[in-house]
Amino acid sequence: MPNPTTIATMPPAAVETALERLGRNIRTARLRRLLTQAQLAERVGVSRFVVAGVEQGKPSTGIAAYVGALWALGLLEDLLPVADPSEDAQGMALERARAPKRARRAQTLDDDF
Amino acid sequence: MPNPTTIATMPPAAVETALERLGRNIRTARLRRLLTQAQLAERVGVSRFVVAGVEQGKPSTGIAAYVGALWALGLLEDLLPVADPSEDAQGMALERARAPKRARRAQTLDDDF
DNA sequence: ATCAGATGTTAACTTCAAGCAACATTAAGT
DNA sequence: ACTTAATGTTGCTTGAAGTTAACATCTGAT
Repeated sequence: MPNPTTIATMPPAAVETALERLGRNIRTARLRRLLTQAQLAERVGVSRFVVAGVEQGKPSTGIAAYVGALWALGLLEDLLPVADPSEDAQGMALERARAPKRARRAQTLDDDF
Repeated sequence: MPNPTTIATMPPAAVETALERLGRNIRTARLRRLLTQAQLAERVGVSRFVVAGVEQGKPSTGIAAYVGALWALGLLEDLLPVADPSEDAQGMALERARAPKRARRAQTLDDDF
């Protein structure tokens, strides 16, 4: 990332933890399948170092490596419910009043989440 | 990704679809919260172009941007069940016989998934 | 204890992701 | 219709991600 002011270098703690957890989960799934990092890397189409980064939850690694790993492990379906609009209770509540197709009145809103 | 032989440039169709879906979901969540791409970008700590890329499901974008967006939208918890070992039925079944801490006998295994 | 393979580490190099700026386009609000 | 703001697009620049290779270390099996 060109500019050193990025989330990838200093992510919020919550993001960092979530990534580490995801990486550990992927590692566990790989080991259970008796795959080496190199073998998983080959199936994903990256070098083994990228897989190592994924398992460490490296924030700057492209999402394709993560999703590719899930795909190679047969866990891609786990991604479908993420941010699923029909499960976003908070968002649905907000939409009940107005139905914007494009964000508007941007500066005068204060969603406190 | 330096070497043009990457999953980010030519991802499997399933990966591509999953990413596009994830991006659309994030976009929907943002619009429901009446946030502009620029505003979400500011909260995440990236430029608005990165957020645009996330909403398009750009494979080469760092995962931190995706997870950061989920975080800024209050949807980070959706990531916890992904590849959760306790939900990995396939992996648990495999583990029932052997419990390897490190991948072994790598070349003589043929998990067909 | 020894051996073999998996994983971690480092270094040099190449390529693209992300930042930024300017302009075009689209859509909401009045 | 007009105005204003949000989003899409393009080109440039720069820094970091990813690749390869060689070596170190750790782990599990015999």
